[in-house]
Amino acid sequence: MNPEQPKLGIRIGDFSKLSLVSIKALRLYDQKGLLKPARIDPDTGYRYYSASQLPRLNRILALKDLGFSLEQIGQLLDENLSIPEMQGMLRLKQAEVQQRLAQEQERLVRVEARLKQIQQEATMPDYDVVLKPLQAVQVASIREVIPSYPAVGQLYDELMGHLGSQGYFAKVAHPNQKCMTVWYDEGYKESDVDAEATVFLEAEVQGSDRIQCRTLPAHEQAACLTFNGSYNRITAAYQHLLKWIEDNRYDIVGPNREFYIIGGAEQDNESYVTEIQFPVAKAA
Amino acid sequence: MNPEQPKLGIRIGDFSKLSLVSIKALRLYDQKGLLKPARIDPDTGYRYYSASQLPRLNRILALKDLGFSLEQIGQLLDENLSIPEMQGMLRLKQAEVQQRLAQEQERLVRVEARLKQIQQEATMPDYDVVLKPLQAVQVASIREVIPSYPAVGQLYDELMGHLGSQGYFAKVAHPNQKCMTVWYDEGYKESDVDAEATVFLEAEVQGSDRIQCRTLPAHEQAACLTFNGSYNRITAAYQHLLKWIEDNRYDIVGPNREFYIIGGAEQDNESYVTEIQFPVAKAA
DNA sequence: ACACAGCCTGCCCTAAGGGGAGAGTCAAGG
DNA sequence: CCTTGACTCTCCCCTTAGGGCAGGCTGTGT
Repeated sequence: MNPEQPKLGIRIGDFSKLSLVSIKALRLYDQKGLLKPARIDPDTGYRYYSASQLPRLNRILALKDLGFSLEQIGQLLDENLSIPEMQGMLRLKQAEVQQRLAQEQERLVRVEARLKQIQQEATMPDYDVVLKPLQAVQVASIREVIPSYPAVGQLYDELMGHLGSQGYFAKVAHPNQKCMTVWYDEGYKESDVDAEATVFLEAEVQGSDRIQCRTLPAHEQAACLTFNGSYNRITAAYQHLLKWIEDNRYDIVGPNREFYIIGGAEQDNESYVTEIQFPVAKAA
Repeated sequence: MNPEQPKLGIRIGDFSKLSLVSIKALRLYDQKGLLKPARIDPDTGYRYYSASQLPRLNRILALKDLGFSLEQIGQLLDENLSIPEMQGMLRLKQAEVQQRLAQEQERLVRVEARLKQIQQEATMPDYDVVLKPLQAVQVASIREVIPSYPAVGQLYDELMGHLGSQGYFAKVAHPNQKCMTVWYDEGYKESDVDAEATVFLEAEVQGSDRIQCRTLPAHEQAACLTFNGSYNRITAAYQHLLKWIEDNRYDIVGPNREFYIIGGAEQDNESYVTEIQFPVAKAA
């Protein structure tokens, strides 16, 4: 049993081996003020540590293990820190870890859903679903039960005609009209589809008996799929999106929408780009 | 419904609003080759995107959401990537996420244990526990049932006497003898303590009938507490460490050790530094 | 013509160190 | 006493996925 002559102290390499902390880390803790060596030779700059500094270093490691940053550890080590403050930081950290835990859990579900899907289809998927928030938006709209999906085009014709007769297109210089259809039915229907054709408004305009101006509500989360191709092939995109929502255990919490990023009256124009949006919430 | 005149394309700001991806991120994806704009004006350097690039951008976002790095996404987007490769990366990612999940779970337990402890003691704890691996080490040792804990000192006397008589201290120039006691009893005992006094060997030495040379086994994980103070006060450190092990739901899987970093024969020397090590494994 | 909004590149910043260069230092052997 | 090899020092650049800003063009509306 020997007392490691304390005149010199422990050199950084030995202290590193003793504590299993890298030399680089020790130097960083010195620089950040978390653990100053017991003595620094003023001539050579050599750091000399003392064994009695090991408890403090271990406290640093323990706090790091709890997920605190070095800066936070600096505060936590400052001794004149009250118990309630300490508790507060711990509870904050607890909430943070719980949240990360939930995120990783969700991520795992998504990875597994993707694996499952690739296994079933045996091919790289054609579409990708992203979650994003939907903003509220001012629109002019007509809602009606129409005989079939493509018939929504006639609603847009009526809508545009009305806007033109109201002098709307004169007010908004560049006619950058963005359109979105809201589908109110749940599930696929062959006929009698409850649809709402909407145009984003950039200026005030008068409604009519059939045309109203209103605000499409915002949604915190929507599962969205952007589809490049003709409307004839959009059903597959719908199926994919619905399967994703199910596999990832979300619930649909509102009518879905079609946002025509590039769109028009043709049915088979492959250059069209449409975003399908389903408002969702994480299933309980 | 309008076709966003395709001659120019969509400027980066509009594309950013459309996709809810920041301009900085879009420029980064361009630079990293993940999403090159449809056209770049050679005179001005302006980036012009096309709506049909949204699906690719969404794929990038979806993969990012699964936890892939931009570099990995670059590989995953490279199209000439076989299905099995894709599956392999996904399964790797799955394992990675599962591991992080387990880590966060453990961290949560540790944070909660610390909260509980601070609540019970109503004070900043005096000791900190760290987990670390223990290396195997060559030692000379005596094991014996001794009347009480302090009596281990006599074993060390005998051990050192033997090493001296074998000419060991002449061989190892600087007498940096590190000592460690292994306690084989489970729980605290008033008397008849099964103890092994060991000295780390730095050279070959002969054993005897009472003294053997052997290897202390390595352990993957040990809960360790470094204690600065006299042996008289070490019991509190033991209690703390054992409580930590219980609260953090570990099992003790081997005899505990005392490593005398700074130590000696005195009982009440406050400058001693001792590390208590309990080999542990995560409880099932 | 002018103003203002939008876009460009380039530089510095993040957390916790890792890697390496170039120079100085320590202890032991010859 | 000198040398050698192992240690140590500081300084600089690197990592992720962008954020923030400066200075200088560019596009559009009035």
